[in-house]
Amino acid sequence: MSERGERPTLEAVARLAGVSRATVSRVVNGSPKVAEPIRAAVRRAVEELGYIPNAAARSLVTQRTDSIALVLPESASRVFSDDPFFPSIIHGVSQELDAANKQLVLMMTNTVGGYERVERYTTARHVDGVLFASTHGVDPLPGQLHRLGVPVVVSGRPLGRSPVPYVDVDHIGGVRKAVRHLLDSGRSRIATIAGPQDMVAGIDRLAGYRAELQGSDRRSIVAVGDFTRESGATAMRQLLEDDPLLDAVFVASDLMAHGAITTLRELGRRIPDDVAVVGFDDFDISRFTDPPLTTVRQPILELGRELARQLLRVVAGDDVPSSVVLPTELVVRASA
Amino acid sequence: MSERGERPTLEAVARLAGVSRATVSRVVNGSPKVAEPIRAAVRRAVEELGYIPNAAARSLVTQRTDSIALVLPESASRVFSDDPFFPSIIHGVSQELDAANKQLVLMMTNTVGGYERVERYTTARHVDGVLFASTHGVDPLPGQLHRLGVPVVVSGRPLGRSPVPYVDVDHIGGVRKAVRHLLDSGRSRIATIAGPQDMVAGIDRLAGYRAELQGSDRRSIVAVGDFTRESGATAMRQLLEDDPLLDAVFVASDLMAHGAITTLRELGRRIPDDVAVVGFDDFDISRFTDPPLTTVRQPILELGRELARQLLRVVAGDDVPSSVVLPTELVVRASA
DNA sequence: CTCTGCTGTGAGAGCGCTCTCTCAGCCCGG
DNA sequence: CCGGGCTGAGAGAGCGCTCTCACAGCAGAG
Repeated sequence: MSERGERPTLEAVARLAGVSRATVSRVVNGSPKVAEPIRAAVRRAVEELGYIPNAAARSLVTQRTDSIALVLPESASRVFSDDPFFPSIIHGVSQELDAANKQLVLMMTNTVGGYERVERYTTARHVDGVLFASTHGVDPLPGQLHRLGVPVVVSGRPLGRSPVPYVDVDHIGGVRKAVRHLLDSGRSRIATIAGPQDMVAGIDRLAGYRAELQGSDRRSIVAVGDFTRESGATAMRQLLEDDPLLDAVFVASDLMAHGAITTLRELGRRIPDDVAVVGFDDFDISRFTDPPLTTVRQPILELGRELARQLLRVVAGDDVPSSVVLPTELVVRASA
Repeated sequence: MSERGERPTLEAVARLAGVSRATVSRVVNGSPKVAEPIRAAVRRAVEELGYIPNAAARSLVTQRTDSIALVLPESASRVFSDDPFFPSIIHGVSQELDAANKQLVLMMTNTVGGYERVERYTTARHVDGVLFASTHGVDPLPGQLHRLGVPVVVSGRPLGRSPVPYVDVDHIGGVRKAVRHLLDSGRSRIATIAGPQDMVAGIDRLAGYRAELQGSDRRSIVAVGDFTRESGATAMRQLLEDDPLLDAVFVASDLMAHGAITTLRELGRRIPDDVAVVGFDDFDISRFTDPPLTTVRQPILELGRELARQLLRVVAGDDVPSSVVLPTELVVRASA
C-alpha cells in the first residue's frame, strides 16, 4: 500500500503494464475491445499497485458523478427520532443505489439556508439525480430541477399539476379497506383523525375515508392532526367531545393512533369493545401496542427502493413509466 | 438560466467580467487580495451567468472533496425501522456538516459486498473523512484507514487497543446512577438485561451494573439480549425463572425494556409495585409506555454532532483531543 | 501482390478548476 | 529623479481521467 497522498494513477499502471493510458482505461471500464493477454497484464498491474480510479478526474470528463441526492424536507427532522418513515426510505434507497454502485448523498432542508444549499448543489449537477422524500405543500424545487433537465423523482404524488414522476402508495384504497372493515364489523359511528391537509398523504387518506363512508348512511366525524403522537391524543379528545358515542376511529397514521389509544384509555374507553381503532403505516411498534394495532400497511422500504429504481432509470436515459403507485394492505390485529 | 448541459464556466465569467480566470477564482474563493471594484464586477458576472463552480474540477486540483462518509454497520439495517438511534446520529452529523458546507455520503455495510465497497470508496479518498457509527466487535476498517492517513472518527469506544479517536457516552456512569436509584428506593433483588457482549455499549452497561452492585451486598442476576424488543421480552422471562422474587431490573436499552415490560405484564407483575424497570437510551417512545419508563438518557443527537465536529477538526488539520465522552443522565418517570 | 477493411492500440486534446510564478504599476526613500 | 519594495492581476501548467482520432498490423478479396 502506498503512503499518504501518493495514490497510483492511470499513468503508473500503464507504465507498469507497458501499455498506454487509453488501454488501461479501457480495461478498467470493461471495454470489450482489448486483447486478452493485454487485459490480463493490465489487471495484474492494477492489482499490484492497488489502483483505484480518481472519481473527480473521471467526473470531470464524463460529466457523471455516480451519486444521487436524497432530499429530506424540513419536517423530517421534527419527527426523525420517533418516526421510522424516513429511516425506511433511506434504507430502501440505499439498497438500490448500492446495487447500482451509486453513492447516496443525504441532504436536509431543515437547517439554516438548507433550501438554498440544496438548490445550488443539485442545479450545479454535483449529483446525477435527485430524490425528494414526501414534500410538504407545494415545493417548487423538484419541478424546477426537472425543467433544467436534472433527473428527479419524488415520493408522494405532488400537489397540483406537475410533470415530475413520482412514486406513491395507494392511500385511498388502503383507507377504504380499513373503513369497510369497520363498517363490516358493525361499527356505526366512525370518526377519523386526518393528517395535515397540506400533504398528499393527509389529503388522500381523508378522501378515502370520505369516499367509503359515502356509500353508507354514516356521517363523517373529522379531526385533524399533524401525524405526531401528541396531535393524535389531542384530536381524539376533541373527537370524543364532538361525539361521545362514537364507536370507531380511523387514524391516518400509526403514531397518531398511539396517541389516540392513550387518550381513549385515559378516558376509560375499552379498545376495541367500546371504540375500534385502525391506524395507517404499520410501523413495527404497532405490533406491540396494547392492544396490537389494526392498521393499513404501506410498503415504505419498497417505496424507497422503487424511488431509487425509477431515478436510476431516468439517469440511464431509459424512458420511465411516469409514475408508480404501490399497493397497501389492511393488517387486522386486536384493536379493530 | 442556461439550457441543459451548458453550464457556465470560470472562463465565461472571466470573459464577461473582463478579467482573468485566476481573478475570478480568487473572488469565488474569497481571497482578500482583490481590489474592490474588480471584485464587484466579478460578482456581477457570476450573478448574471448563474455560475456555480464545478466540484469535480475543483476536487481534482485541491485533492479535497468536501464530503464526508458516514458508515453504518450491518446491524443498523436490522434495527433501522424501529430504533431511532441511527436516525438521530444521522441527523446530528448532518446538522454539523451542513453548517460546515460539507456533503454527507451515507454508506451501509449491510448489502452485498458492502464492506468491500466501503473500503474501496474510502481508501480511494472519494471523501475527506469517514465516520463510523457504533461498530460491532472489532472492525478493522477504521484502524486501517487511520493508518493510511484518512481522517476517521468512530462512535463508541473501540474494543481493543486502537489509536482511532472516538466519541462515546458515559455508559458506566449512567448505569451506576440507575442502579443506585433502584438501591435507594429499597429494591433488593436487582437483575439486569444486558446488551450484546461484542459491543462496547453492551459491555460497559453490564460493567456499570456490576460495579454499582459490588458496593452493596446484592448479588447480580444477568440475562443477555441483543438490544431488540423481542430479546428483551425473552430475557425477562428467563430472569423471572431464575429468580421469581426479583423486584427490579435494569435493562440495557429502551427497546429491550419495552419487551421486558410486555413480559412482566403478561406474567401479572405490576410495574413498579412488584418490579421496578429502568431502561437506557431515553427514546421518545419511552415517555409513552405504560407506565412511562424511567431510563438513562444518552444524548444521541449530540453524539452525532460531536462526531462530525471532531472529524471536521481532523480534516482541517487541527490537533484533536483524542476522544470525547458525553455525559448521561437518569430520567426518573413512573416505572421505577 | 496490392488494396480494402477490419481490429486493437497509442497519441493527444481537453474536461474546469487552482495555484505558483511572473510582472506591471505604484509608493516612498534616498 | 531613480531604484527597491510591495500589491494586485494575468499567464500557464497541470490535477487524472476519457474519448476521439489516427494508425499499425493483419486477413481476405481482386
